[in-house]
Amino acid sequence: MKISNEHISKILREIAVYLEMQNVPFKPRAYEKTAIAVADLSEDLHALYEKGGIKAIEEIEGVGVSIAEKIEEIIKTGYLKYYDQLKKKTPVDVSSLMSVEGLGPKKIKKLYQELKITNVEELERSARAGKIRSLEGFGEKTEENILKSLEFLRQAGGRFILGYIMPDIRKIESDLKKLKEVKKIIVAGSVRRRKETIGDVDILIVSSKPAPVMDFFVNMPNVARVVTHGSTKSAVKLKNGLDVDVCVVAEKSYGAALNYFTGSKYHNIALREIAIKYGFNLNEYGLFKGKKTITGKTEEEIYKKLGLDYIEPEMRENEGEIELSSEHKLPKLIGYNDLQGDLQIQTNWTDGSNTIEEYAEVAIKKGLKYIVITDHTKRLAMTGGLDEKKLLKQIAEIGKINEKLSAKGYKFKILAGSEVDILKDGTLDLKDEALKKLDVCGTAIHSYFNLPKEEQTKRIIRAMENPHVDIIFHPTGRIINRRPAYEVDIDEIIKAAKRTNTVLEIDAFPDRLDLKDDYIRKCVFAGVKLAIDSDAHLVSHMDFLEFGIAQARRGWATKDDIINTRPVEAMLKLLKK
DNA sequence: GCCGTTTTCGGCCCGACTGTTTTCAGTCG
Repeated sequence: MKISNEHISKILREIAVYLEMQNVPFKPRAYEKTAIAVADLSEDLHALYEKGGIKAIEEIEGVGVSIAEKIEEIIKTGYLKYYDQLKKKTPVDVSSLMSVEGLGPKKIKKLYQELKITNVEELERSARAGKIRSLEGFGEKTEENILKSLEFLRQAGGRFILGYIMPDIRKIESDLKKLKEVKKIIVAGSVRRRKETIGDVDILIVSSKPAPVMDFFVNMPNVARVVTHGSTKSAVKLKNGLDVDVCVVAEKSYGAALNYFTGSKYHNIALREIAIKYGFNLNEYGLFKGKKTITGKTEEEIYKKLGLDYIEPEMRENEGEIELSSEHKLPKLIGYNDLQGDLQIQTNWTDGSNTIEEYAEVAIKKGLKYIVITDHTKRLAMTGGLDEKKLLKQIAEIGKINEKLSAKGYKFKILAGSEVDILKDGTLDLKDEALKKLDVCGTAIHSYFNLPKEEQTKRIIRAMENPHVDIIFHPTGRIINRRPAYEVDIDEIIKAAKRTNTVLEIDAFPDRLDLKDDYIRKCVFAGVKLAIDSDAHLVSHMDFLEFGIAQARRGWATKDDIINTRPVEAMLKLLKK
């Protein structure tokens, strides 16, 4: 049996919880750290082990001899004796119980010892029967909170897709901003780091009169319940299930608090460890030496005092950015206003809802200089995909609209493109003679998602080898929270992209964000060019470009790595001849 | 259990809030 990285990560995470149940010091953190590292690994552990043996496993950050041996045992046998022993002592469904808000290792242990609770169903039954309130350390309130938390888990399932929830977040931000007591406000946390999905929202406020701010916040009309209501920190759950935390700080601590609440947790831990080496102490109030304040007002100052260059929030994942920063080698990330064009747009010629002209008008308003029309092709019959004849007609239509725009004095260009379907064998569903007529030829997979990895990889590489194909759209095909990526060897894809001079797309659609961040990083390191496109099916979808840029920044991409940061002629020059 | 330009042994991030407590453990971020 082949063991996935997620499976190994889950076992390691559960071991951390079990050790914490037994009050074992420090080891839990070692296991937890490794669990995260394994989950984030872009390479398959199984493959890594086959290639490099246990030595290769030990290379992973945070993995030493002992954990490497345990990972080896899981890969070889499918089991881990150490884990089984721990599980025998407390045979409970750790992962699901840990996802219940308010429950941690100690409480889970108690619930098992006293009430023999092993899973969320039994937890719910006991809570409903009022059996939990009488346990030592528990009470009526705890029992109530457990039931509420279970209810939420049932309906929301956890994480929100950033691009879809962002309008709600910005509304709360602007409502709070209107209060006269609010001097400064910023959304920190995973929202500021622009993670593709978020678990909650952390809002930071500077105010010398926090009480009215807190009162307004917990009484907002869309609040379902108040989780905590303190003098400087409050938390609510909204009716849509989103958790929002607000923290009020003094101006002098703003930078430290912003840094603290932006995270990531592991970026912060690394910063505090650096602080300790300097004899400092870093917390959410500032950077201190004993009782003396060194700084705290801005993030820039804090990084500087730690000998670091300022690190953009999108990079703060403790993935090597701190080392680069200390060597003054951080990349200059692409900016949110750097795009000049959008290279993937579907119109009402196929499954889009707006006309070519409507897209052009909105794009001009957004300040873009060009767009590429990329309707589907004939194999996608359900979308009314274009055949060679219809495509020629569309090219002629685009020419006419360009003339109209230019007559009106606009310096804006609509380019003819396509989202040509890649067939099962890697050939395309339109003839080369038609493709030749396009300004930009994009291609994508829309079928046979379940091919074996090797075949799927070959299929895409064959498409890239077509001399007319400029871009591969959404290269891994995942849809966040709905379906996983199809199996491809991303390293081979990237190698082939470099060799064939094919551009890979960062699809900005909020539930795609395909490529994901660490694949983008691989492209950047390999020198493969990328494009950020909205994949719009409606004019309003062009607003999603922002999230594509965010994703590119999370992947450490610079302006130069993204072809559509350039004027139209320069962009076209980068494509295949 | 991991790690090292202060260390191969002796450290390991830090504070707020809640609910249970009469001074604090557990959880969270």
